Amino acid sequence: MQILISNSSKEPIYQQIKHQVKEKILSSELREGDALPSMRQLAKDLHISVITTKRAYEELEKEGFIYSITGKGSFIAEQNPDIIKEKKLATIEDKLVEVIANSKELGLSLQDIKEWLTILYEER
Amino acid sequence: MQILISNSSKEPIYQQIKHQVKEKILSSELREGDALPSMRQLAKDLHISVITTKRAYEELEKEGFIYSITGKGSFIAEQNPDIIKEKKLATIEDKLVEVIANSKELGLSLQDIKEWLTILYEER
DNA sequence: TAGTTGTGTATAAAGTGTATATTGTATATA
DNA sequence: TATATACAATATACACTTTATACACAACTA
Repeated sequence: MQILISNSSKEPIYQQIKHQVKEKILSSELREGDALPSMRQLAKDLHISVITTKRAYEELEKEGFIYSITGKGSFIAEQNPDIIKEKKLATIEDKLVEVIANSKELGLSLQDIKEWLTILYEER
Repeated sequence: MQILISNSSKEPIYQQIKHQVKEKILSSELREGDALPSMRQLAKDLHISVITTKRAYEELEKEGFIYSITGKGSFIAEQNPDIIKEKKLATIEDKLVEVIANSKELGLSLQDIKEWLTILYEER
């Protein structure tokens, strides 16, 4: 269970944690019932406050990814396959949006991206 | 981190701030990742409005000298344009690779991704 | 069973940057 | 001179991230 954060990222710490946990769930690296690092332990490891880890876990819980039990810890919740599929589609879209934003910054055209995509697609 | 302003100068305050920050970057007194005084703190020290410090920092950010993160502060950015460009290209490639992996898993074809990409591209 | 340690939880606060509407001050132009 | 225009600087209120500290519940251990 490895979570890393970047201080220079514009993304808030609690979001970075959320995203990484979600990724691991969607990629099946984390499965139902698996334990997450405790809020305290994670806070210690990342040198941040418990409250920040709590915020991340709390929101993950509200979104149905995990559940927390006082005195015990936090765990991966049961995942509905249909919903998982939807979320995977959503993450693809998110990534495409990021690609587009970054590409426009660098002046890459839609055609450029498509060509690059094709090359990478055929390589793998 | 010392910034001084002169009220008798004809140069606007926000320009004086900008120039001094740039000087310190060019002279290596400020390096990548170093924290600048927060907009509020600097405003307090110089007895000026936050809005003026914001304007200075905002323009420095647009020019690529610094970056600001809500809740954290403002920091010196990576200065070498070539390296920055390389990094951006690398992140685009990373995202595309992820998109491809996720798409294959869900059974999306190259053509599917391209169409999706086109729609998103034109939306933004 | 009492104590200790490890969990999550709750409240309140301090620190960031951001946005909108306004005021002052030059400068140009009719 | 009078009016318009542009720009610097502001006050005030907002939104967001992160934190410190103390409390409450669960499990382990002597």
